Amino acid sequence: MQLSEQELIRRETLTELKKLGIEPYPAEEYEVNVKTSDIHQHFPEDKTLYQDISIAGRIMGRRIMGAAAFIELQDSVGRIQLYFKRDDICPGEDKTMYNTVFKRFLDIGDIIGVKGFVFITQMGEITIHVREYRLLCKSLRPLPIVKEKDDKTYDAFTDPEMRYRQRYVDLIVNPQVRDIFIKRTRMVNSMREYLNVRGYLEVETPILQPLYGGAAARPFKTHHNTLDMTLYLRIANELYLKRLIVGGFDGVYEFSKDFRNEGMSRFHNPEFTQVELYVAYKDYEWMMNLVEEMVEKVAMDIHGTTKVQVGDNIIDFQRPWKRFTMFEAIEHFTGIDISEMDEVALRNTAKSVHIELDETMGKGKIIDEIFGAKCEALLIQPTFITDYPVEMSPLAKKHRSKEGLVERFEAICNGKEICNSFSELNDPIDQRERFMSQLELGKRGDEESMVLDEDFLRALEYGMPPTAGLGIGIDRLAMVMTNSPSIQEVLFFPQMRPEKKAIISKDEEFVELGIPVVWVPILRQMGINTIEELQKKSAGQIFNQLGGLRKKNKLDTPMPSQDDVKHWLGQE
RNA sequence: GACUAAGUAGCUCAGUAGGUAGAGCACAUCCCUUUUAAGGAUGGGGUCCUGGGUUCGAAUCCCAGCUUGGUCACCA
Repeated sequence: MQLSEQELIRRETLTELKKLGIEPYPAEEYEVNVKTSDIHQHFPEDKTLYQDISIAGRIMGRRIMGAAAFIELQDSVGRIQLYFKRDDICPGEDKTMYNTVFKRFLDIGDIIGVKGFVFITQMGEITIHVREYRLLCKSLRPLPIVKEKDDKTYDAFTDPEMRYRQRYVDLIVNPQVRDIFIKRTRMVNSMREYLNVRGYLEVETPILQPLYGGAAARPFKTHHNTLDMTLYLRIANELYLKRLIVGGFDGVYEFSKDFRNEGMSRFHNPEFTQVELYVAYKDYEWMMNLVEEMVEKVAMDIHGTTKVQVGDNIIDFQRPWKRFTMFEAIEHFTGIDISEMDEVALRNTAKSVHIELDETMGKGKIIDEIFGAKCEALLIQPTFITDYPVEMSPLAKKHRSKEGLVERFEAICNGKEICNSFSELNDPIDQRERFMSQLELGKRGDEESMVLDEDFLRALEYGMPPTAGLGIGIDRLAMVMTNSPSIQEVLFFPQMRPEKKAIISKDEEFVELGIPVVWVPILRQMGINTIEELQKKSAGQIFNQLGGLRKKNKLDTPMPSQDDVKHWLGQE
């Protein structure tokens, strides 16, 4: 691998440190007895505090002025300034630890531990006066340098490709990124706490499933060698959680990583997280109240208020949320009442509002299309949409009073679905029929239709109590709660195309061809990194370029002859 | 998958009637004992994403590809 000048210098520094007997990667524990945030919080009130502290972190900035220097130290919660004074670090005659090790061998990115006391500089900055320091880890790669003044950021590290591929760098230099992930975890903790207080049992169900079910999506497929069988990564865990309700639990939930082998976008990652919850003897009306209450609590726990800024909108999660049936929502946004329409009328209606349909779409699908095109994006404040067409919901119970509909709701917020819930279908005969009609869709080429799960049907035949089920998209909710415009911002390691690795031949391989070592870097300078690339060139071209670069680099080495070059290329 | 924008130094970015590649930060060597996106002096650092083409000459124009972003499609 080609190292940049700065990387080479840091590797040399490493060698120099070892020569001085300084271990750049020490093994022993470094005692840390305070965090930067503690000092910033308590020192201003009581100046007698923190007079003998030990703290560790990463060097994020250096300002060196002769015999004194200031360092920006960053730990897991923030930053603090360090003050180094030569005669404090090196009280005796030997000033190596300051002049050489500190000033020359420490870089931005290195991790150090320091002991000292806190004071306030003339500029009013809370600062640690360092009495002694210890190198804890030498960093070999230069970090992007982000600077700030008066809330203005200079040279921000923003390239999305690098931020996502090298999330560790993103986390080091962009503190707001760390905040997003802390909020995400607090969000999950808040929900878990809510569910635990109510006595629901957190469970784990298989990720590797012999049949994929519980949603309509294409799966990832894999293979188990010993059993010699196909397994799928789950697209949902719904059918397993319902089996547990059959087994007698009153309420079960799981934060579940699910996998869908489909397109990627600002809102879709191949693996994503949902929490699914099933509660026996409840229905979807009851579940709506739970969702309102839980999400309101989440907003309060994260922000201390129910109002959350998302893009240009302020979204208020305070209960109660607006509720629309799907028909009401469509009428509200289009002025058209479709509740009594047959398929022909629906088709004409869709056409009149410029929605493209294809022939395979049935009544339910057309209604869903109209809703998706005309309503969803306009629902900014949290809103429940209820009573969906039965065709779209093969696992939901038929509506108690409305023909052709199911007892299902989604919560829409900022124009996107954040949860999906229904009164679960527990009639095994009806469930089998629904699966059968899904199979029909599959035969017609719908790759996302559901497959028949005989074991699940067997469980339903033993009897599942009336149950309310819920799925909340954790990533989507995290996007809303952290005001993040894309799902990649709320996933530590979003899926990316593989990084292409430059293939580079080793120096020795060039030398083996008879090329003197001094010329190898020159060849690399010409853009030739592999033997293959070299052998594609013509000897004359190489010879000419060598001459040019020899002059440019002011090399004393005598030029090889054109025959030598031919020999290197094996072109004799 | 379609359309579109971008890809230049470690980082952020300039750079057209095609004509020797620039700045700030970072880095190196100095100066400076409480500074703060420190300052000053000097210096090093670039297959201008890759491959073709046009041209005497391409970072720049054309074509193809790669990667990333955006929009749409797909994702009930």
